[in-house]
Amino acid sequence: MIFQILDADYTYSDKKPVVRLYGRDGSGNSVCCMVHGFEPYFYAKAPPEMAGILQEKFKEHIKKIEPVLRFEPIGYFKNKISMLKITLFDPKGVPAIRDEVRKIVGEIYETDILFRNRYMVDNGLGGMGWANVESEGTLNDNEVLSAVKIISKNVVPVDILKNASLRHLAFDIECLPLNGAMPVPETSPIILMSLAFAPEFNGKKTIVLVGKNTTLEGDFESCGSEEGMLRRFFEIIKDFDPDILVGYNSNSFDIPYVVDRVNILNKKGARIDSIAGRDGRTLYYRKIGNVTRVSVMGRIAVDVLPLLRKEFSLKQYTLRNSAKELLGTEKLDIPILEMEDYWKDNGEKLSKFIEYARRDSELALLFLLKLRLIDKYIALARVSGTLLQDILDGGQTQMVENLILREYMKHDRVLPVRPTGEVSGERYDEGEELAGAEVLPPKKGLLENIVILDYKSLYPTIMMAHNLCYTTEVVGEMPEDVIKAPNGGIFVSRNIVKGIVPSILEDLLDRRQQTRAKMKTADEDEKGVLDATQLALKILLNSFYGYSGYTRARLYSLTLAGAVTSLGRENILHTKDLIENDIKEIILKGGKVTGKDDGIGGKHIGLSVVYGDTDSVFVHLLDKEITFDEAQLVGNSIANTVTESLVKPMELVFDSFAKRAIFLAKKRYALLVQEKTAEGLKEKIKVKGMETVRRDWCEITTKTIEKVLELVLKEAKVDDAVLLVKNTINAIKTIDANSAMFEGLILTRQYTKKVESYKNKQPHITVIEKLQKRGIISNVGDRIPFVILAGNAMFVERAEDPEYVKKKNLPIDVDYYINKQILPPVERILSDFGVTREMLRGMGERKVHTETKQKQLFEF
DNA sequence: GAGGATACCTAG
DNA sequence: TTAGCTAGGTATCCTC
Repeated sequence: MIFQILDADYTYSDKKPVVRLYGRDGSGNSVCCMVHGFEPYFYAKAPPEMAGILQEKFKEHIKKIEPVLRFEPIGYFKNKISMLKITLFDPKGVPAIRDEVRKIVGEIYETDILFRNRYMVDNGLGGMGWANVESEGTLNDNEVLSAVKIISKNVVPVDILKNASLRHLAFDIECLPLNGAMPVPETSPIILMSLAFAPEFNGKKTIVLVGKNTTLEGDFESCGSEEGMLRRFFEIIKDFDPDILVGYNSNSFDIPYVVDRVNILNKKGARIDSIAGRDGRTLYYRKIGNVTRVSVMGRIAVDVLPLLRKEFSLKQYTLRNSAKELLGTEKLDIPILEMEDYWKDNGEKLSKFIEYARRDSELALLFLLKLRLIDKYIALARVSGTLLQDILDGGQTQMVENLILREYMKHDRVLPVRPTGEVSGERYDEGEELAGAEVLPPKKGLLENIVILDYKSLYPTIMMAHNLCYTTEVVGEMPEDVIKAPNGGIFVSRNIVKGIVPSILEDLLDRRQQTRAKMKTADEDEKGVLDATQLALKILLNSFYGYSGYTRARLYSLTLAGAVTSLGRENILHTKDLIENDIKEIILKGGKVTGKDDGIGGKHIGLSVVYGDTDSVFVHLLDKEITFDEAQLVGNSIANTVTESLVKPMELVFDSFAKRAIFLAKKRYALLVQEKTAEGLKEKIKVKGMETVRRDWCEITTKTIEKVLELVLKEAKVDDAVLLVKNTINAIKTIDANSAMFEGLILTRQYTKKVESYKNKQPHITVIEKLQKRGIISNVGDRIPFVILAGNAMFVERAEDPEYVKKKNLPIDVDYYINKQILPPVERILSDFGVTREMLRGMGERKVHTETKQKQLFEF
C-alpha cells in the first residue's frame, strides 16, 4: 500500500515503542500505519570502556551500548573519535537519563531528536512524502480513527510527484459577548459553530450548528444546547475525517476556546467527548509563553491568519480587511453590542446571524484554497522531510536541521543538542557580532538608463564556491590547501574534503534547476506542484546562512556565517571595481557587443555603478539614447564578463533595465522599469523602501507620493507634481471625521510587545490603552489603526481609534498631516529639482525651470 | 539644538 | 522551551 505521510507519533505495544504514521492513500482512504521494531538511541562522547559502567548504572533504560567512531559536529577533522551509541527500550528513557549520562561522559549528542523524527530520518521518510508499506496485518484498534489501520515492519519512501487529495474542514465559532465585553470561556458560551467543507460532506458545502432550539427554519442544524452543538461538532470531525482543520485565528482563539468550554461544561456535568485527533485523543492546546500551540494528531491544524501575515503585507489583518484585500469579498457583520439581541431572536435576526457565521468559515476555507496558502509548506515538508505541522508552527530551523541530520548521519557525524537559553545567551555575549552585507551609497537624484544586475542566490553560491561548511572549518592544525575568508575564517578546500552543507546546497540547486525545467512541459496540475517545489528549494537554499548565524541553532558558527557575509561584501566591491575600472565601457556595433575597440566607430557606452545592495549592482549607462535591447545586450555582456571571473556556481545575471530612476538614500529608491512583454515594451514603476510601500504612513501620503513619482519618472513634470501636492494640502485642510477623505488619514502600526515592555510611549500603544478602557482588547501582533487629533497634548497622546473619532466627530490635526505626513516625503523627492517647502505650501515660485533642471541632470 | 535611544518597517 | 540573519532610514522622545 502507498500513502502520503501527514503526521507521525508513537505509542506502545507490549511495552515496546511503536511508531505510527498517519496519512492518506491515492484512493482517498485515511491510513494509520503502525511500525514495530524501531528503537530510540543517542550518542555519548566516551571511550569503549565506559560502556559497561553506563550499561550497569542505567540498566532499566539502556538496551545496548555499541562503541562507534564518529566525527564531532563542528570542525574539520582527519579522524573520527570514540563514541558510544546508546540504544534504549523507551523513547522516554532518553530525557530520563541524558543529564546524568552527560555528567559522567561530558558530552552527549542527538538526545533531543523526537522519536518520530528519528524514525523518519533513519528510514529516509519525511513529512508529506509517499511511503510504500508491506502490510503484515490489519489492526483492530478502536481508538485510532483512520479508516485503514495496518501493521508493518518495513516502510520505504516512494518518489511520487503529486499530492493526495486532502479533506479540508474550516470552522469558526461565535461566542455570546456579555454586555458587549470580550467573550471569555468562563462566562460566554459558544452559540454558533459554522463549518465549511472541501470536498463536500454528505452533499453539503457548509453546515451551521446552532446552540439552542429555535422555531426558525432554514439551512442549519438546531442542536438544542451548547453541549449538543459541541457534541455534533466532534461527531462531524469524526465522520468527515478531515486532514486539514482550518480557521482564521483558530489556533489562538477558536480551538483554545472550544477546549476550555468543553472542560467547563464537562465539569458542570456535561458529557462532551471532544475526540478530534486520529490517535483518539481529545482536542487540546498548550500554552508556551504567550503563544498557544494546537496539535490534532494525524491532522494538520492550519491557522490562516499567521500564514497571511507572513505572505501578504496588509495594513490590517482583521478577517474583514483580509477578505476585502485578498479575496475581494465583503464580510457580513453584526455589531457586538447587538449580538445578544440577534441571538435571542428566532426570526430574521437569527437568520442573519447564522449567515454571518457561515460566511466566516467559508472565508477561512477560501483563503486556504484560493490563495493556495499551504502549497508552499507542503513542498517545504517534502523537500526537507519535516512534518507539515512542524513547518507551519515553526520556522526554518527544523527544516535545515532535518536536512543536515540526514547528511551528517551518512558521513558519521553527530549533531549537538539544541542549546539551552544560557548557551545561546553566551553566544551573544562573546562580544563578536555578525557583520552583514555591504550597501553601496547611491548616487542621489534622478538618473536615466540604469541596468540592474544581481547575483543568483549569492550566499548559497558563496558557500558552494568556497566550500564553506561546519565540516570544513579549520579548528586545529592548518592543512595545506585552505580558503581564507576576509573575516578570518579558514576552511579546507574541496580538494581535501567536500563540505556537507555545500553538498546539500548543490543538490538543492540541481533539483531546483531540474524542477524548473520540468515545468516547461508539465500540465497545469503538475505545474502547480513543481512551482511550489522550486520555490521551496529556493527558500531552503537561502536558509542555511541565516541558520548558521542563529544563536539558538544546534550548529551555530559565527565563523561560518561571518565568512559568508565577508566574502559577499568583498564580492560586491570587487564587482563594482571590475565594472568601473576593468570593463569601463561597452561598445555596441551592428546590434552586437564588440569585444575590442577597433577604432572604427560603434556606440561607446560608459559604465558607472550608482548603487548596490548585498547582491546587486545598478549600472548607469553613460549615454542618453539607450533602447531596451541595447541595455539588455550591455547588461548581459557585463554579467558574462563578471561571471567569468568568479568561482562556480557564483553567477551575476541581468535583472532589469530602468529607463529612469530616482535614488533618495540607501534602500530607498524608485525605478521606471522597462519590460518586454508579448504586447511590446511596457513601463512600470517599482518602488523600494519609500513611503508608498510602507505600512506606517497614511493612504493620503502613499497615494500622493505614488502620483508624484509617476509625474516625475514617467513625464518629468515637476511643476505638475508641485501643483498636485498643493491641491492635496488644500484638501487636507478641510478634512474632518465625516469627510470622504477621512479613511485616508488612518495610520497603522504593529503592536509588537506587551505594553509594559515599551520604554517610550508610542501612538498606537496609547490607542490600545484607550480601547482597553472601552472594553476592546488588542493582542500582541495586531496592527493598530489610528488618526492624530488636534490639541495641545503630546503627539503620542493625540492618537485615537478611527472608529471612535468618527462616532464622536473629534477634530483632526490637519497640520500634522500636512507638515509630517505630506511635506517631508514630498520634499525628499522634489528638493533635488529645486522645490522647497515654501513652494509646496503655496508661498513662492520654483526658481529653476523643469527643462533647465532636466538638462543639468542629464549632462555628462 | 544636537545627538542618542527607542520603535517601526523595509531591503536584501 | 517560539522565532534564520544584518543594514539602514525616519520619526519621536529624551538628555544634555
